[in-house]
Amino acid sequence: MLDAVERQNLSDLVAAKIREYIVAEGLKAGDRLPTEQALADRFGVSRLSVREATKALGFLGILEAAPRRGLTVGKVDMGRVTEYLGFHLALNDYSRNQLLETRIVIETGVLPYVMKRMAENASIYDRLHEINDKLHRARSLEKRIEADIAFHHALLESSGLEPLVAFNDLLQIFFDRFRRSVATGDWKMGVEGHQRMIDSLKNGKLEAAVDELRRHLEYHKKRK
Amino acid sequence: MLDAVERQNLSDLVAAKIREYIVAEGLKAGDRLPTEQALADRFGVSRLSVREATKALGFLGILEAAPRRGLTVGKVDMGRVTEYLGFHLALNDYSRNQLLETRIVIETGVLPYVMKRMAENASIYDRLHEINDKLHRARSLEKRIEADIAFHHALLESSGLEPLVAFNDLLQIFFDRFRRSVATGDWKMGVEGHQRMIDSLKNGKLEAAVDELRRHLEYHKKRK
DNA sequence: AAAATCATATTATCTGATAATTATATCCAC
DNA sequence: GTGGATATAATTATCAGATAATATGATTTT
Repeated sequence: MLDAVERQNLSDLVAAKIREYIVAEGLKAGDRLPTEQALADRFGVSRLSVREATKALGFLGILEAAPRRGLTVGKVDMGRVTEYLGFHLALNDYSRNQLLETRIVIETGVLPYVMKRMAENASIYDRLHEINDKLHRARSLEKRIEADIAFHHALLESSGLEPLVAFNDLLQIFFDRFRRSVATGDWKMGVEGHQRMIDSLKNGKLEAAVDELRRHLEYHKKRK
Repeated sequence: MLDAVERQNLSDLVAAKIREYIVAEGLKAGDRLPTEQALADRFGVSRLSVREATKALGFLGILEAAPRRGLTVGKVDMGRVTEYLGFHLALNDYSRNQLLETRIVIETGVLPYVMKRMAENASIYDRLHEINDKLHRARSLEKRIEADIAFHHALLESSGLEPLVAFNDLLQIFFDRFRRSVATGDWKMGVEGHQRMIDSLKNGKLEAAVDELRRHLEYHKKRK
């Protein structure tokens, strides 16, 4: 089975069980789950433990609950996670290099797929270019961060590998704090790097695009 | 007390209050919070509502709880947060190819890091070899799947990129159903592929290792 | 001083109960 | 019959109180 002994508290275990249930039943957003009591009986725990789990999942937006309507599957969007991790990460250090190397693996690894799809669909280049242009015109730190995240998100999205899009969104939350310390003058460099990269992709120069992206990301490594 | 917008869940409000508390007191990882009962009194709610809130925050790793030690501010790690992505994968039932390509990106992307660390630490090769040997000797489907997962897990772990380890574990869970349909005779092929790959890594032949791993994973693509 | 034992604070979980909310069925006017 | 008001029932939301499990800090033993 999955993880019988590893988890120590019941509510985490129940949360995992609920995930299995969702997979097994192939539930999608809006679908109903059994009632709390029914889940409690099914898992052999008290309603309270189910409740703690569904509350936690509800907090993240994964489940929704209402009297009479019962539990329904929600949309997984990262709003809640961003909100709460954002404040927390501001207080805790997390290995910068690990995050960076992870981003490098994922983003450069995805470029072959982006290039291929770009060759078939010109609008992909246009979209990336447009976002980068927005980044170029941005004047406040907040706008820049927003546009930069949007650019990398769009890059991942252009690969068509959706699981990686989700994972990258998560990484970006952790990475946020490093972005904030980018010197104002250096943003220009970033924009130019983006541009050279997508141009290389457009021209079928994969190696060059990979190098460009790696250099772009490794910029964060040098800074203290 | 706040009655401004009494529209939300109590536990959500409590979660927000706790966040405020952490910020206001400037608490950092490891610092203690008041006990559940004390928080309940402070916020004027029952202990249950506090509990639901702390559970939700605990799910993300923002809070940790233990008997006698009480509630402490936690250290968020990607592994914990990646659990959350599990629900994302559960709800969007991605195609075999998407999952496969995602694995290819991650696992091949990680090989340069594995090779580097292998050159510095011989035990990495030994460990991978040992697991692959276990796979070789396995005779039941369950044992084989277990060993195969262990091999790929160890591969990721050898890269030292923790965020990717967690994510790949998740991918493997959802990939499980495809593994089950591998023909008995084909496992031998897999073992040999593994072996050639780690040998290439040992000999510093990155390209060859990448090719080998890609071919190994793409085996799942051809099958129906 | 190190190891083993004990006491105690605190979370973990259960049971049972009541309130609040909302979907569905029922009824009433026209 | 149709539209709107109303009752009914299902289900979550919240509370209270109790017991079990467990990690920490104090105490004793070696």
